[in-house]
Amino acid sequence: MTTQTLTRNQGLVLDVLSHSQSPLSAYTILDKLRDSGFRAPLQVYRALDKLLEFGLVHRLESINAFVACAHPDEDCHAHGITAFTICETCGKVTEFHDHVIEDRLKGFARDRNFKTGKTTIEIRGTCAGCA
Amino acid sequence: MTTQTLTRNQGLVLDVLSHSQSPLSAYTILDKLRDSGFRAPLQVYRALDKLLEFGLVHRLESINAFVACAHPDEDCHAHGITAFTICETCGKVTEFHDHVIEDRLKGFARDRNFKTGKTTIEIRGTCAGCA
DNA sequence: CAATTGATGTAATAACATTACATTCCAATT
DNA sequence: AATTGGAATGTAATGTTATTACATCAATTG
Ligand SMILES: [Zn+2]
Ligand SMILES: [Zn+2]
Ligand SMILES: [Zn+2]
Ligand SMILES: [Zn+2]
Repeated sequence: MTTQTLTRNQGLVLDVLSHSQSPLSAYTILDKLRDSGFRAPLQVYRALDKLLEFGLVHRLESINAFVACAHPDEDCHAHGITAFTICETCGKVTEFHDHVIEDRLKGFARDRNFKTGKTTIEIRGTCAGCA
Repeated sequence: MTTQTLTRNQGLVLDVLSHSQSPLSAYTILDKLRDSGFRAPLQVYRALDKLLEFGLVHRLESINAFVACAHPDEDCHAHGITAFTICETCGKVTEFHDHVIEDRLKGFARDRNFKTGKTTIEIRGTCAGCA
């Protein structure tokens, strides 16, 4: 887990995500970075690919959006499966790890000789503040 | 949980999904139903919406595709969270329910006063046959 | 019959993501 | 200093997934 130096584009994208209260789509990020010189979706997607690889950003599959990792210093994606709650009202995302769930999923896969790649766990609903 | 009569379009879409060995995108379904008179994406999406509502079809969020429920007679979506393994090589999907996982997720949500809506659990990887 | 409701047909558009290709940057090696 | 090779970037075009808008049709019901 070496400290990773980000390129300008990667830094800009991460900065936008880090300052957002809710997940952002790639195109929303693009719009926010037009003034910084971004012109095309690919600039965003390329930066996101790297940030995902570095474990600094998560992709929320169920809403086609991206969020900055809440624990960027802990090499989050190396600590097993990350699960999320996503408030459909305010967009608030909470990130958590649960070893019991992880063991159950790994066990199920192992029992069937299924080689696990990326696992998605996302709970959509309403957060305490929005209830 | 009354027996549901499907409309013509709903029946056609379900039939295509039921006979497929792997998940299908809405546009793939559309292509397969051109000969049956389908002309526009909305015809597929509308049928899918209903089939999802009836619990006869599942949407795989991580691959933007749809699959027929493996247990259509058991009112699948009423029996808690459905989890999936998805083979990225052959497309094979396995559907399972795990009460331990479900209890953990429900517990996490309850502890935070998060009102749970739909929950997604999807494991992408390689199935035994493709390893 | 009139009114309501759910389903359908069609076109247009929006939203999300990738391919292709040319160029630039930068560090390592000669 | 010049060369070179890999990573990153810029840009345009295209591909894929999903929704909005509006007109029409069919079954139900009071
Ligand atoms: Zn994280
Ligand atoms: Zn909220
Ligand atoms: Zn099912
Ligand atoms: Zn397979």
